[in-house]
Amino acid sequence: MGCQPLEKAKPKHKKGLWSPEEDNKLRNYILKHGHGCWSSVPIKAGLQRNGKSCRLRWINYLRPGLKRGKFSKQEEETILALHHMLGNKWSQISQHLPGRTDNEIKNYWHSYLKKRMAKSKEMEYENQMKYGSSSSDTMDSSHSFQKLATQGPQNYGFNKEACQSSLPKLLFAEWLSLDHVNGGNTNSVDSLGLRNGFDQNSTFQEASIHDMSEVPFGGEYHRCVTNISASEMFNSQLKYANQTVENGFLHCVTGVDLCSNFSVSNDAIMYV
DNA sequence: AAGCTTCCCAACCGCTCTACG
DNA sequence: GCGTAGAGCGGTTGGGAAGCT
Repeated sequence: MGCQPLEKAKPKHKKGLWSPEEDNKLRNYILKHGHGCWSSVPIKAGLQRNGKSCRLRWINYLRPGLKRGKFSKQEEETILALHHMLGNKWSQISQHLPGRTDNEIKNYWHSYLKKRMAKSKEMEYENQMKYGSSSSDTMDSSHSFQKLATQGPQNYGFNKEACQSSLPKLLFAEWLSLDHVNGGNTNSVDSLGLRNGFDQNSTFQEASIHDMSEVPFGGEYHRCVTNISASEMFNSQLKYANQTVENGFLHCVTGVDLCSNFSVSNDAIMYV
């Protein structure tokens, strides 16, 4: 906040799809100056959009490090698991899927996973009708997630809070792909003003990206987080629930050796 | 090939939360 | 404490692409 509107007169805001020129204007402006106050971005960048629209466009489409294309099996399972834990908290779910936006996950859920869930429930219902039993032996994975959720997360050391805090908000190892913006210039970080933490209004997360981009294992951690299956997530949380909190940091121990050297706080990842 | 339906995704809308004066 | 403005989030919609008849 503390952001003064540049002018009172309300210009007519353009709506609808963004043109490549608009994208360029917005991208160039933000890469150069940072977004700062979103409401002033369109004015300063010479766009006839509102700040909200610019923010959305940047977050969902222009931001470096975004993954495009199909969701992997692991991502799918992660979404299913987290959705059971968190419900429709798309932004929280997206924090655990680096490079994916809440909007993308939400769309994916509505177009695919929702149906999949419905189908599996239907099959389960049919099985129940067939065998007149609700034996847990016949439970599919989605049902076991449900069980996990209904039994109470505290039993598993994987509650919502832990879920939110045990992983960094969003990890852009792919931030390095800024190269595609800067023509492979390895000094791109500096050219973006990241040396000073991107911009003074940037979030910690954005600042931490810089740190991570300098460490070669940033990508390894990313893989560690995204490539474990949902069941591994649960198991690991179970296995190491007793040793998670230490000095305010959570040790990222997922059972994957790669991760054992990391320590994770709310927003930061550290090598220990 | 044309018309229709379904699906997917980008973007908008409205609400809540938070910071500031 | 209250009002205001900006940021962020989740739900919804509209348009284009893909698939089907």
